Amino acid sequence: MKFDARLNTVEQDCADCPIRHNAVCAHCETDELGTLDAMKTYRNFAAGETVIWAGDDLTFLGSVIDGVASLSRTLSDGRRQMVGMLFPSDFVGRPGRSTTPYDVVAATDLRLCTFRKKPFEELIARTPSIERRLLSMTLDELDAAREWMTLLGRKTAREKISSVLLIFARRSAALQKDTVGDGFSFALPVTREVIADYLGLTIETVSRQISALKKEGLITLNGARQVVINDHDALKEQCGDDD
Amino acid sequence: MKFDARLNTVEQDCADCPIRHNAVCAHCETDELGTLDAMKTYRNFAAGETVIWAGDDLTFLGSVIDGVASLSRTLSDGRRQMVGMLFPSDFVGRPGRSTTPYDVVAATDLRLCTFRKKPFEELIARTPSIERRLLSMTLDELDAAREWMTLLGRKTAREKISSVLLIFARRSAALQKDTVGDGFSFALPVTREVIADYLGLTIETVSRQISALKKEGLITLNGARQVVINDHDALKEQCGDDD
DNA sequence: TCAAAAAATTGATCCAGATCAAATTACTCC
DNA sequence: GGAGTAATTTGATCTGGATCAATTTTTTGA
Repeated sequence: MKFDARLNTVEQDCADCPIRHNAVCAHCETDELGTLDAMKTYRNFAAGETVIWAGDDLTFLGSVIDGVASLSRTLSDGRRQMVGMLFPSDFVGRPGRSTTPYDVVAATDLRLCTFRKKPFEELIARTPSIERRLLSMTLDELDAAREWMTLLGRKTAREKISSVLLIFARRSAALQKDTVGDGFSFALPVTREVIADYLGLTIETVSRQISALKKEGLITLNGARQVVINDHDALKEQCGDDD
Repeated sequence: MKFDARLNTVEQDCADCPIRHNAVCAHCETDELGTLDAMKTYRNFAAGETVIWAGDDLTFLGSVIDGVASLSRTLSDGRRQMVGMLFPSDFVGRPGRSTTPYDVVAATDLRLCTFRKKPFEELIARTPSIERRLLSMTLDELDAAREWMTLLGRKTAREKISSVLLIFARRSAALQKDTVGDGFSFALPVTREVIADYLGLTIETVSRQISALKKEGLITLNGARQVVINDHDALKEQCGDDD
């Protein structure tokens, strides 16, 4: 499995791995597949349901199979900032830590493949290659978080919206082993409210900026959720990034 | 060494470790001290000097001994966002990666203790406990980055300034094994411009908010850099956080 | 010690995005 | 399929922080 440092974009390159939904992909790295298989449990959450509250004891680790989970922090008066989004194949939980400092919420209907924390950590301790993989993934998450900090601190609303549309498009393309180009069509996986919390904006501003991009012909909307990218290069230029 | 998840606050608890400036603190974990000692080189940078440019090949790893280093990203038109600050004992560089995606700049005069990347990585590979320590540190950095995302996305200018003042105060207190309370005095380690880049604000807004806190008596300034906290609890309440 | 440069403050004005307030459109589930 | 609800869009207005423009303070180094 290859992890693209840019904002969690993930590429599967282990298509025949029977547990490839497990982001650690232990199958390809160890001979402990039997152990992992025996340990796993599937858990389902409805959209909006909280998987783990900030500060709660962490009893399991695992990865997303279907749906989107959001990581978010809340200020004392209720203002909320999303600090991460987990897509299929992303890892949930913090190996070696007993609590999470943020809420994990099912942004859509969500299916997780989970392992009880204790035995999974023992497996990690026995298997340095998994630990190495986890370090690598955590470094990628850190890069993504820092890229996001740049977006939150310095980008305009239009740049934020353009950026997030391309991120969703890339994610969607990766899952169907496609690439994003002119005419690429995808569904926004979350509500405007979730997008607003992710970008540090209000729902209204999100809506207005999407409408503006539509009016200018860079994108087309079919309903509120289905987006067609009409001019990929132009959209990319709206992001304000170097590359 | 204990790492406080809150915004990089570090506590030394290994006072007699001869290489305790090395954040990995390999001395306490391995018998390879001789190896590490033989490998290390000291490097000095003047304030403003760039240690590593974004995208450059990474040839060394190490840790900060004296001064402050900033990690920053720049958008295509020059807008800059600081994505991290490294204080004495913090780790510089990304084990296992050949480049950094952000500039590392000496925010003040800076002294680093560095190791050539290749042999240091080989040492890591031979020493799982160091890898575990690195994973733990990276997870803490990720928490800090996510806390910072909340600040950037949702806090007001006043909340941002109050937060950063307390962070600098805690850092300063930790280095001198003191705690922050009413009457605590410390020096801001960086210019208003660096603070502005860190908080996603302009210099003028930083200055105005500091002046406002002064006028309201929460803090006192001696010159532009020396800050006295008059009312710690009141300042903490300005931060907007839960705790 | 003092001039020159750099850093910080303060003032006046502007505007992007927030806030408040309705519509309008899209789902849900009898 | 249609009522009811949730999600989204659109409009009007307001405001926090940016921008532009001087000063004032601090630091530097000759």
